[in-house]
Formats: sequence, C-alpha cells, structure tokens
Amino acid sequence: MLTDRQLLILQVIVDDFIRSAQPVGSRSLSKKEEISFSSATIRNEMADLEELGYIEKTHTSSGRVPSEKGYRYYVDHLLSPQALNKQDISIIQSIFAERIFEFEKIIQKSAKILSELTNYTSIVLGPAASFNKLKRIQIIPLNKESAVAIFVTDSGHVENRTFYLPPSVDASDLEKTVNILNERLTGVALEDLNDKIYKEVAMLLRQHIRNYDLMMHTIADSLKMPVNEKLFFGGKTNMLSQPEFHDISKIRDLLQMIDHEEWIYPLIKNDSAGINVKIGRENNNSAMENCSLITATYSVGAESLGTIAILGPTRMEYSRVISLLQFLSNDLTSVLTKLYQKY
Amino acid sequence: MLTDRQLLILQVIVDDFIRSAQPVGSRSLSKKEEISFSSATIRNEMADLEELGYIEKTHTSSGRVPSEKGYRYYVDHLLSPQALNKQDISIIQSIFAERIFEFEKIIQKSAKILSELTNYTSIVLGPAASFNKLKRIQIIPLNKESAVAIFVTDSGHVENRTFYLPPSVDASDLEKTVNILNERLTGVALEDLNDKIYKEVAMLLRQHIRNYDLMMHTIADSLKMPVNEKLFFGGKTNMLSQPEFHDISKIRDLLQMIDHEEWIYPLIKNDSAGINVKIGRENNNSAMENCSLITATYSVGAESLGTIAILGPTRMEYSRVISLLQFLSNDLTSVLTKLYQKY
DNA sequence: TGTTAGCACTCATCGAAGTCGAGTGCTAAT
DNA sequence: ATTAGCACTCGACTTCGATGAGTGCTAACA
Repeated sequence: MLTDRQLLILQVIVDDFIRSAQPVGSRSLSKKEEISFSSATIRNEMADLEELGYIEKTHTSSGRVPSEKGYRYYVDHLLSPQALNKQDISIIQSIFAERIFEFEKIIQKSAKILSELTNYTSIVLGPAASFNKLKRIQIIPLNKESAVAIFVTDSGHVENRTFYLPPSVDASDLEKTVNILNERLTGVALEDLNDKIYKEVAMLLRQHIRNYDLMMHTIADSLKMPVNEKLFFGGKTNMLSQPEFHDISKIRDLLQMIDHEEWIYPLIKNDSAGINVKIGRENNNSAMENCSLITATYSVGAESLGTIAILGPTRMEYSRVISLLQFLSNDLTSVLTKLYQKY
Repeated sequence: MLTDRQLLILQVIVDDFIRSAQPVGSRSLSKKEEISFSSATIRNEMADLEELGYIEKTHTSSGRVPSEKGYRYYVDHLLSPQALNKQDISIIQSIFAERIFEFEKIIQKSAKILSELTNYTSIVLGPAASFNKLKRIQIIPLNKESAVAIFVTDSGHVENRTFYLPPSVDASDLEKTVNILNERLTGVALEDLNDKIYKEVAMLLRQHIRNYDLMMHTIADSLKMPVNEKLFFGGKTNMLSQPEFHDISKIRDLLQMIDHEEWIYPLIKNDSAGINVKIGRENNNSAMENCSLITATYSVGAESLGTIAILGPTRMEYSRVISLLQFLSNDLTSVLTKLYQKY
C-alpha cells in the first residue's frame, strides 16, 4: 500500500487544498514544516499518488488536487480528529438555552447555527412523528359538511386534517365516534393508527354508529397522508460564496436540488446511525458532483429519530464539520431523550 | 410632453429590450414594421428621450436601454393589456380543480404555477388567519407539567401552543377553564382574543378557578405569538436564468433576501388593493435594484386577505404578468368568497 | 538505491495591441 | 422636418508575447 511518506504528502495536499482552494505544487509543499525532503522527491511521490488515483492535475503543468478517492482515503484514514474550540461549543449549547416546548424550534435553530458555524449549507431532518403515541383525538365540526380532526401525541405534536362529513352523520354520532377512538387508540403510535382502526375499531363502530364505514374510511383516509418529517435548512445561499461555484450553471443545479425537498430525502435518509460522509459522486446525484454531504443521526434511546447534515463542496473542512455534527447530535440526543423520558 | 412618435419609439424600445435583453439601436429600430422613419430621425428622438430620462446608454456608443423612469411610463401609459391565451387560463384554473379543504394547498399550488408560467419567482402571502373566528378551544394535558392548547377557527385553521401548567392547576380546573373560554370566546376573531381574555374572561375565571391569573396569563401569552401569515414561494431559482444576473454577487444578494422571509413582508405588504407595480429602486431595497415586483391582492368580499406577487428583473414581461396576476387573484377571490360564505 | 539539483517544457493568466462591428452625434443636403 | 453621410466611440473578440508556477526527466550524489 501507500508508504508513510506518501500518506504524509497526501494529507498535506488535502489539508492545503481545503484551506486555499488552489492546486498544490511540489515547491510549496517542500517548504512546509512537516516536510523535510526536496520538491523533486515530492514530484516523484506525487506522480505515484496520481497513478494510484488519489490526486489529479487540472492541466498538464498544474499542481495537484485531491481526487474523490483521495478525499475518501483522507476521511477514512488521515483525518486528525480536531477538538472543537470553546466558542463553538458554547454557541452550539446556546441552542438549548431556552426552555423547550417544540422540537421544531430546536431543530430550526440547529440548522441556522450549523450553517453559520460552517459557512456551508445545513439540512436537518426533523424528528419523525410517526412513532409518537397518540394522546388524544378530537373532531370538531366546522359546518354541516366538514369537520376537522385533531390528533395530539404524547410529545405535544399536533396534526390536523379537514374532511367532508358523510351526510348521514350527526353530532351525536361524531361524539360517540370520538369516544370510541380515544378509548381504543390512545397510546398507539401514529404509524400504527391506520392498521389499528381497521382491525380493532371497525367492529366497535359498527355496533354504535349508523354508516360507520363511511365515517371510518374518512378518518382512516385522512390519516394516510404521511406524517412527513419536516426538513429545515440553514445557509441555503452559502454555497454561492464557495470558489468552486463561480459557474452559474453549477449553482443553479445545486440550488434547484436544494429547493426540491423530495430530492433531499433520499440523500440524507437510510444511512446507518452515526456519522456518514458521502463524497462527490458517491451521492449519486449529478448536481452534487462537487459536493460532499456529511450526515449524523440523533436519537432517543436506541431509536434513531432524525438526521442533521452539512452540505459543502468536496473541498470541505471534514474534520471540523464531523466534530461539530458529532457534538450537536450528541446534545440533541441527550436533550430529546431527557424530554421523551418524561412521558 | 412626449410626442406620439416619441411614445411609439419608447414603447418599441421597451418591448424589444424585454424580449431580447440587448440594448436597442436606431438601425434595428428603423427596420421594425411599426416604424416608418429613418435611423437618423430615431437617433434624434432617442437623444431627446434620453435627455428626458426615459432611456439610457450602457456606454457611449451603445444602443439604448429603458431607465426605471422609462419602465414606469411604459407600465403606466403604454402597456397594451394582453389577453391571456387559453392554455394559460386552463393551467391557472387547474389550481382549483381538486376539492378544496385547505387554503394552504391552493396557495402553494398557485405559487408553483405562477412561477412555472412566468419563469420568474412567485411569492404568495397566505390568507391572514387573524380575523378568522374562533370555533373551539381545547386544552389537552400532556403530563403534569405541560399541556397543549388548540385553537380551531371557523375556516378549519388549527393553531396550537404548548405551555407549562402552573403547578397548582389540576384537571378539573382545566376543564372549567376550557368551558369558560369556549363559552365566551367562540366567534371572536383571533386577533381580538388577547384583548377579550383580559377584558371579559378574567372576571369569570376569578370566580371559578384558584390561581386563575397564572392560568390566564399563560394562555393569553401563548396567544400573543403572532398568527403569522405564511409565505409561499415558487421558482426561487428562476432568477438564475435571467441574463442580468450573470453576476454572482447580485444573485447572492437576491437569493439571500428571498430566503429571509422577514425581509419579504415589508416588500409585498401594505400595498393598496388591486395590482401594484414596483420597479427597481422603488422597492427601497438594494438587492432589488434590478428587479421589479408586481403584486395583486385577493380578498373575501371587501376584506383583503392576502397577496400574490411576481418578482422578476426590471426587464419583465409586465403586460403578461399583470394579466396573469389579475386573473389568478380574481379566481382566488371568488373561490375563497364562495368558501367563506358558507360559514 | 534513494535523494536531489538542474533543465527543458507546458500551460494558465495577464496585459498590450489590433480588428471588427454596432452604435452614436453632428452636419449638410433634400 | 427628415435623412444621408461621415467621423468617432467603445465593447467584444483575437492575437501575441511575457511571466511564472508547475511538471517530468536525467544525471549526479551520498
């Protein structure tokens, strides 16, 4: 495999390029403290590294730039885990300074602060509400034709759906229905509601309500709409300041992708727990060619709840970003766990 | 004032520049059908128009470009009201094709379609919920320390607030409170709730509930957070395709502004009813220097409810955009009026 | 045998100089 | 009042050479 000296050179090249965004030449490398051999030697080593695919030239006589493979190796083996400085830590902790009612607020603030600390774009996937347990259902008729159903979970999350009332249903039917639903469904996870309604509640409704099936379908239907995890962004325009995005068409592709939430989900979801780094084309997305995405999950107990992510150029400060995400996701997890534990 | 010939020339210049984004020269003008005099004559007239401030040169020997004053005059006096084509009309009407429960859906779809039809950025200010009437309040305790208050309006809009319970309050207190609130506040506009609570409900609560004041403040406080009208956007990245925004720094300013909702409100609010056109610096915003903003209000009956707007370059297809907004706002108004009339 | 100095070569970047063409303003003739 | 004609301007584009940071290769060296 690679010799120690090659590793050293690779590391310094990546570090330098991350800092300067300029191709790194042998002469400037040889002047670095860490490096004690001549530029000619470095040139030889660099030729080898290039042949192995870790670095590239932008043109025949240019300095070297890390390739995706180079970044990959750097992230996997050469990253010097960098301690966060105290200021960063206190800024992150300020997220939790206020008394907290709603995750959304925390999540939103997290996204904002992450993007400000890094100058990259942050993406935060809000906590999945789907396994929250139902606390209470209310149905409030608006007029003869429609009513709004309100679902409150044990975590204080509120979902509501407006639906048309079947013509035959009257107020007392509604009341009975609500009672039955509350009796049977309290404590059930949102994602299981639909199932449970058909399996357990249908029978009961049949006994008490005329036209129970219409009613039931209506309610069950209104629950089918996914309780989608919300996405929050911070620093959407930060990428505009990155030198690799001087090209308008690249910017456009990227911003277009950011503005389509449905395209973001597949990027940041279904990663394994913990920190994940996807570099350039590893994201399987043409708009992300020059971008890396670092994700971290946060959780309650063992259950992974959501994701925080940083989107930056491949030339990203991996070490710092990873530390930040690590730290924030830990904090999120512990705060949320404390919060959930109450219920 | 301006002679007919000058008006003609101004109009053709603006039309041509809107189409081509290129400065318009005397020679190319003289070749137009509408124009029957020579390029030299046009040059003389253009010199006059320039002196009067309606057109500008980009450099000494360039063609002419409309100034803000020129656009203003064009919009105020020269605009040929353009009939919408049938396709546009049917696309707009597709917004209302589905059965409608929630304004938000309509509004969102409106924003999307407006931006697609125009290739500019659309901004839609959702209907103000503040004058909706309260239909029902529910308070649902989550645990010993906190509860969530739910406010349902006659239009089916649901607001919820989580709050800490004063320690001395128990379940029966809550129930009584809710009853009193519902009795007294049903039918009151959201914006009047806070007032009404202190003026009318306080007394009643005092009679029935221990520590009524703590409870009351808590609830009233939770209502103080503004029931903010939501903003919806369409085509945020469309401006990236406009040739006047080849400059990254301009783009950044603009996109940054679009991403700060709080900066958008002052731009599109407190305009008089109907169509409003703000050109360039009329928007009082440095990021909008090369942009125009066209807004239209939609309403229920006489009450103006919200705003739809198109943000484009000053070189915008004023005629078409105005027609589109006019048409859509009319449709929105009539659909919403029908909807509201029910209650 | 690994390291290094030296050298020829490559290529992006920059500025100067030149050409082209679309445009203008002005003047004089119609 | 209109227009043809002409000198002039200036941005856009091209060419050219100089500069300098970088490379690869070779030969000398420890």
